[in-house]
Amino acid sequence: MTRPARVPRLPEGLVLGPDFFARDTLQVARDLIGKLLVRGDRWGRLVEVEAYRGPDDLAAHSSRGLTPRTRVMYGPPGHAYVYLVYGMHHCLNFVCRPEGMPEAILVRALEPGPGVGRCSGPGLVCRALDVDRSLNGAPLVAPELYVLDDGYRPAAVHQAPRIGVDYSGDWKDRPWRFLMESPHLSKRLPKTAPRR
DNA sequence: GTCACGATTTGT
DNA sequence: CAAATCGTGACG
Repeated sequence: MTRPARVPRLPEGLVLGPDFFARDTLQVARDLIGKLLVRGDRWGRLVEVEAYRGPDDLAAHSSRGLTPRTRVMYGPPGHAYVYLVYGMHHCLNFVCRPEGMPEAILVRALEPGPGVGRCSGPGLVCRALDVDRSLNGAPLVAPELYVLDDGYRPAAVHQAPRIGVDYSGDWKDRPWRFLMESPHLSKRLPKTAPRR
């Protein structure tokens, strides 16, 4: 008798569509914390994301206006914006707001699902889930790449300044990094001030 | 065409 | 702290 092959069981839940991503980008970022990012038969839970609000936000790629690279950011919500940084790492974003408003959310860290490697950092997320620029502009739909609400709700969502945007003047101080407590964050939660 | 630089990661 | 490594955007 043949034993049934061990098929990877996918989590169940609701796939988040364009309506979810068309809302205010900061609200979407907050709401994304605790959701599942699914890539084929691999997944991880979103524990850290960052909001980028163009074209005013000098930390956002869209602050330079519509260019070949930022075209996807200007496109419809619920699509992937994937780019290459430092010539070697990919970064995955979710396009937010209605078409014409170039805003997006960067995926910074996941709590890895079964068999998934370390996901603490934007480049590592893409490496672990095999995300590259072939997915740039792709709609967030099953089974390729999508976000799932499995009913999990984080106890608290924290905010902190964004990482690696020191070039953006005052915009670097905006607390547009959203995260939940997790051992899988790309950077530790800002320590509470020591009592003295 | 040329050039400076980056929404990072890793090793010293 | 510094290297790796190449696409992008600015300039001309």
